Amino acid sequence: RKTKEKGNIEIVDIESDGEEKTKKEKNVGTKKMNQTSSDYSSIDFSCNKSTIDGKTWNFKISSWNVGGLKAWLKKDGLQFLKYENPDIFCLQETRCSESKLPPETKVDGYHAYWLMGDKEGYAGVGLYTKVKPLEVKYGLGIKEHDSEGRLITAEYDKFYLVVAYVPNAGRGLVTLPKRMKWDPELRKYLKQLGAKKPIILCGDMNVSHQSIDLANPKTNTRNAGFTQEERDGMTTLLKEGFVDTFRHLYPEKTGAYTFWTYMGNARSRNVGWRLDYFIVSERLKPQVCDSVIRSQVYGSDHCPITLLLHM
Amino acid sequence: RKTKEKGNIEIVDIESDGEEKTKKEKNVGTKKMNQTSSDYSSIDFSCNKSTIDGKTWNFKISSWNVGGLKAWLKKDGLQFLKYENPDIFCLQETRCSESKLPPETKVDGYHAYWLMGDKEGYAGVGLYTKVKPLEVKYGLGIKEHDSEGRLITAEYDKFYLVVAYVPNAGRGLVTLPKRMKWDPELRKYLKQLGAKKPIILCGDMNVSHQSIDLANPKTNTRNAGFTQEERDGMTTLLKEGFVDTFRHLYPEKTGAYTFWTYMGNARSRNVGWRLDYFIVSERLKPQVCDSVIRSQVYGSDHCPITLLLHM
DNA sequence: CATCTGATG
DNA sequence: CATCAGATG
Repeated sequence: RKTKEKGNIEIVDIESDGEEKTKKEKNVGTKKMNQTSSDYSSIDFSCNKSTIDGKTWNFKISSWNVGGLKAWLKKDGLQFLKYENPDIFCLQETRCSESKLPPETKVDGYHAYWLMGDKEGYAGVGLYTKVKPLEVKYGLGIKEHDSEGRLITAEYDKFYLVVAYVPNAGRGLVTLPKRMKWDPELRKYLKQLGAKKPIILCGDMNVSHQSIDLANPKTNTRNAGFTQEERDGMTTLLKEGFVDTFRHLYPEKTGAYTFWTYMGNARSRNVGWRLDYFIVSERLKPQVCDSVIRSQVYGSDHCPITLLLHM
Repeated sequence: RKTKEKGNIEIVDIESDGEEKTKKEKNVGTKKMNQTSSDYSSIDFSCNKSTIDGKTWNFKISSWNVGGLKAWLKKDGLQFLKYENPDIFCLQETRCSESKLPPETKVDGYHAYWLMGDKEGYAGVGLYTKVKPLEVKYGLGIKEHDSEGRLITAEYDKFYLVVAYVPNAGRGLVTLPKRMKWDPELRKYLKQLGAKKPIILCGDMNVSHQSIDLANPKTNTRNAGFTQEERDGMTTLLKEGFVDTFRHLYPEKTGAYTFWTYMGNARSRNVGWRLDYFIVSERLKPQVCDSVIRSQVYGSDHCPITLLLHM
C-alpha cells in the first residue's frame, strides 16, 4: 500500500518492516530511548569451536556497520574492541571524513585505515588491524562506486581482507540500478583478487540471501534488501567459489539477524535482517572455526559479527 | 578576524558573541546540557506598579520568541501561560505550520491564531488571546515579506496588537538588504494603522537599540542586531510616535537582555542582547504600568517579556 | 527511529 | 549551541 508520493515515484511503506500495522500508533509524548549501550560483562566472547580437523582459532576478525561513527563513539562503541579483541576490525557507514575523526579513534595496538566518499555524512568504511597489512587499497577501481567510500582491501601474508559497504537499493528501490551495477563489479574484482590469494570479504552486504535470513520475507520481496535481484547477486557470488560462513555453519538457524530497523522496537522483538556477512574463498573453509553474530552488542541498528579462524 | 570563507562573503566570528576567545576550547566529550526548564515557583509574577496617575494593571500581554514551537513544547514552554496568565500571548519563530501543530497547543480559555510562511521550519508567528479580536489580519500587505510568516495584527476594541518577527540580518549581514526593506514597510504599516487606534507592537525586533541593550556593543557593530542601519531603523520608529516601554521605564538599567546565544554559556554569564520589545503608541503611555523581562524563564534562547497595562 | 548535513539563528 | 528540514537508511 502507498503512503506517500514524491514526484512520480511510488514510495511503499517499509517503515513497519513489512508487518501489517493494526493500530494507528500516535505515540504523542511517548518518545522512548532505545537501548544504546551494551552490558559486555554478561556476554560470552569465548569460543571453543574448532576447524573440521580439530584446530582451535588463533585469528579473529570482527565487522560492524556502525551507522555513523561519531554517534557510535558516544554510545561507547569502541568498548567492543576491548571485549572482543579482534585482530582485525572492519567498520561500515562511518559517515565521517578522516579530518573529522575524533581523537579517541586512535587505538593503541591497532593501525587504522579510513575511506570516505565525496558526499559528506554518507557511507564510508574503516579498518583497524593489529598486524600492518602488506598493502592497503581503496575502492573497486570503478569511478562511479569509488566516489562513495565503500570498499577497502588489505593484503596480508596469507589472504586478502575486503571490507565492503554494499549500496542500499533505497526506498522505493530508487538505487537498485546502482546496486545492479555494483554487484557484478564486486564479483569481477574478487575474481581477479582471488587468483592471487584467498579472500575474506566482510561487511554490510545489504541483502538477506534467503527467507531464513529475515523475519518478514513475504512482505519484503519488493523492498530493499530482499528483492530477487539482490538475492540473485548473492547467489551468484556464492556460486563463484565463496562461502557464507554463518549459513555454512548454521544452515537451519532461524532468528539470526544482524540488523533491526530502529522503528517499532524491531530489535527487542527480533524483527530483523541478516545483512552482514563473512564470506570467504572456498579454500579457506577448512580454516573457519566459527562465525558468530554478537546480537547482544548495542551501538547502532546493526550488531557486530565475528569470524574465528585458524590461520 | 576571519574564520570561514563562503564564496565571496566574509563570515566574521560572532560565535563568541563578540568576545575575544583566549583559549582554544576543544570541549571534546564535554557536551553539556543547557538549562531547559524553568523553576516557576521561585519566580515572582506579581506586579505592584501602576500608571503615572496611580491606576493598577488590569490587562497583561506577554511575548516570547520560542525558537521552534515543537522543541519549546517539549521543554514545557506552555507552562509559562499558567504562571503568567496573560490576556494575550504572542509567539515568534514558531517554525511550525498549522497542520503540524501538536494538539497541546490548543489551550482552554484562549483563541489561537497562527501564521507560517512558505519555507518550512522557518520564521512563523502566533497569538493566544482570551478575548476574541474584532479582526485578525495576517502579514504586512507586502508580498516579499508576507511569504515569510512574520506579522499578525489583531484588532481589539481600544487598540491594535501587532506581533512581529523582524527579519534577522544574518551571518555576514547577508540579509541586511531584506531588513532595510522591512523596516520602512513596517513603519508605513504602523502609521496607517495608528490613524485609527493606538498600537501595541511586540515581538522580536532583532535589534538592540543602544549600547546599553547588549553586553558587547563594541565588538558587535558589524554583526546582525547592532549595525548602525538596524539601530537607525528603531530610532526612526520611536521618533514617529512610539515608545520603547522597557527603556522608557528603566532608562539606566543595564544587563537587561531578552536573548542569549546558546554558544559559550552566554546565558549563565548574562552575555545577552535586548531584542524583544513592547513598543506602544505615545498615547498609550499613560496606561502602561510595567514592562518586564522574564529572564528566569527558560525554554528557548530568548526569554519572555510582559507588558502590564491599565486599559 | 536515528543518523547525518546544511540552513538558520 | 540549538532548532528544523530533508536525505538516507
